[in-house]
Amino acid sequence: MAALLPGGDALDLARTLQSGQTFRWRWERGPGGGPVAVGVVGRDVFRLSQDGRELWLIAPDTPGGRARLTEYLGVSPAARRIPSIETALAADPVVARVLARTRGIGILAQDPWEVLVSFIVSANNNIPKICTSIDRLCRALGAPLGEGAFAFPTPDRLAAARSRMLAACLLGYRAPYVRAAARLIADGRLELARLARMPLDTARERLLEIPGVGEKVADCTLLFGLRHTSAFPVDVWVRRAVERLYFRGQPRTARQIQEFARERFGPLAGYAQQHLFCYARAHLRPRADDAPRRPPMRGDGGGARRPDRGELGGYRAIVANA
DNA sequence: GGGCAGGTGTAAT
DNA sequence: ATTACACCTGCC
Repeated sequence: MAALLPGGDALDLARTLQSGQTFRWRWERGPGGGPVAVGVVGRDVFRLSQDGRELWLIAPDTPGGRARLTEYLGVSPAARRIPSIETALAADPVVARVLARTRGIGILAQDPWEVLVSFIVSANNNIPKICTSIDRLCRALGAPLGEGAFAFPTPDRLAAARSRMLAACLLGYRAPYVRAAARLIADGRLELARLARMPLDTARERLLEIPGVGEKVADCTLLFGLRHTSAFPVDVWVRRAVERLYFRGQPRTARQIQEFARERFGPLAGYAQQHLFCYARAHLRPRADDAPRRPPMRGDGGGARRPDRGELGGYRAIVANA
């Protein structure tokens, strides 16, 4: 039997798991032929499905499993409901239109250690390879959980891993970063759990001291692992979305984008980021005249700058809200 | 095959 | 403070 998860109807499982915050979920065919999401959270191997809106926990269907999954998905009664978040975000006309394509994305309550490592690995990398690397790390250094599943490696295990092994996990030049981070945690020089209770900017400073952690990785760790919902990671997709949807395609620095997000979305900035990110990935293809910011080449003929009415119909952002 | 991929560290303005 | 460049490695 499977358990119906109360409150799961507002969550879009596929969108949430594919929204770039986690790299450890896979899709399988269930007995009935429908898609089943399989993922490891802590020491649980969860199997979930969502037909229409109803969200089902297939396994492990135990009281403890239900409680842990509910917490992880952010659909516990204590959590702020997704509908109220989306209603608040829709006060912004741009996000209101984005939401039509992204509704139901939640922010998972992941283990900050796993998030930290995952996003160190994500730097200058592509998603299929990130998933492969994380999977190999778990197989090589994580506790076996049965069904061919493995827990995420502890800081101790990762801190003691041989370079040869990390290379076999395809970490490349990031291997020393990952191991240095592991040692910080293993030695007790850094306690991630404490960062969740610190002010955003203070916690961010701490994370930036970790090798391999820049602003983007720090913000992802804050948002996806440490419950800092006002964090606003700026990657290439979010940059593209903000520049095109709010600034008529004009370049902005990461700092400007973050300042904008903080002003406009406050404690919901992290959720806004998720929606903008997913919208950009699905609907805002790269264009010759954005991000790369290479100097124009000779003979470029003055480069056709498009007028850019805005992908969403020409809404002009009011930068500072009234 | 060469460039790119959810950036970061480092050196040089 | 800002800018340029290299970087493991699999994939398109």
